[in-house]
Amino acid sequence: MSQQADPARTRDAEATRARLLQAATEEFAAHGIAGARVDRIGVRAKANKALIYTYFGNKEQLFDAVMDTHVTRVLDEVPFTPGDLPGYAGRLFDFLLANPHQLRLATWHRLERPSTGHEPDGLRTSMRQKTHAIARAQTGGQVPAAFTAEDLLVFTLALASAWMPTSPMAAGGQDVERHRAAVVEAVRRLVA
Amino acid sequence: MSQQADPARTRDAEATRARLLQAATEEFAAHGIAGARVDRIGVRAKANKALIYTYFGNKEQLFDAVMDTHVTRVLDEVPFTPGDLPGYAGRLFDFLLANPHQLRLATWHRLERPSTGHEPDGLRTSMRQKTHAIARAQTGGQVPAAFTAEDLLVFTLALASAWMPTSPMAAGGQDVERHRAAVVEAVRRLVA
DNA sequence: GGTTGTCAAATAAACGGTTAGTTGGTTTAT
DNA sequence: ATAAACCAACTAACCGTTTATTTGACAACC
Repeated sequence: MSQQADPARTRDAEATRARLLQAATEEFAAHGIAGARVDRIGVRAKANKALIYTYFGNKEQLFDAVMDTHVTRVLDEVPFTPGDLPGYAGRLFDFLLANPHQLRLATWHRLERPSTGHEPDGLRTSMRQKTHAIARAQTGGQVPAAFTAEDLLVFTLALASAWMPTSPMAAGGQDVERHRAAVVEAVRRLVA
Repeated sequence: MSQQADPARTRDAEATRARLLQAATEEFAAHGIAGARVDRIGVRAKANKALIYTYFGNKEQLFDAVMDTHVTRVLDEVPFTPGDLPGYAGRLFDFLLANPHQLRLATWHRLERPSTGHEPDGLRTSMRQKTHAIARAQTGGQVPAAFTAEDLLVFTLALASAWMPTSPMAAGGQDVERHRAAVVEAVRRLVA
């Protein structure tokens, strides 16, 4: 009984920072930058909202930190296979379905941070790399050259997210398997 | 000379309403609901902001009015041809390029008005009609049945907007013709 | 082993500016 | 004259950010 009864009440800057980041992720995914409330983030993280300013600077920088942390995960967790774009589309479909925050955050970012020039770490780089990888697969004969590498990448991303809940058509949620199969087949036809 | 000297200063409720609606369209397209400022809308429309409340009720209802007025235009101005989905995709591409507000407004709507249940007039209806039209074209043999009618509609919309400025990949703006052709070809492969 | 100094972590409270919405009166067309 | 269109000024609430202060961990020292 000497130390402390509640380990959650222990002082730990890194843990608090992480809790704030997680709470901010949910808040921003739900309401965007303009709609997010700093108070709610503090409450959700069980931390004082002033810590947001000591750890992240301000609301916008907190959003940027969220983007860097969470959106970049897509790039790492979904292996890219330039020679098998249909397979990639399927894996991306699965990932977006399992991580519904990602697509919303990315969409908020596109809408609310156009001019600032701040891109999540490595996103532009990753796009370029993927484009080049496809182009190489095309010159190697693995992938047909009916479309440019850029077109193929953009269309694959568009198709993989076409059936997501954030999309114009609200998916019922029960035809997921059928939708996934349709997405894969659609991309297959692009590289047929 | 009795009537009025300055047509701009004439009192015309309908014209004022229209100006407010136009100003609101630009403001909402740029900043969304949470980020939009009622004062700015008033200034831009050269009208007193109190008129917003007499004519539209409140900020959210003004947004709904904007959606009803502008987004529904897509449904009317872009003729739908279930037997020629590639052509429809091309026309939709042109329309979205010429009316950049539309896609942004639609995106804001999806992100910010999920629960309210308010759908722009006739959007859901139009989707259903288009789906049925495609299904009919399929049973008639005009369109292959490799995909469901819903899949075809969703993919066509996704591909037509894949290269828009709002999309993950920022289009340079100079390859528009090539991108358009690629979109049409991609949809052609879905119904090949 | 207990006391004390020190610094980071955490907090409560407020500040200053902003914003959606209102009111009460003035102008204008008919 | 009357009703509708319009406007300047106001209000009450909200919200991002800062400040002053407290709390806890840990090590140096006796």
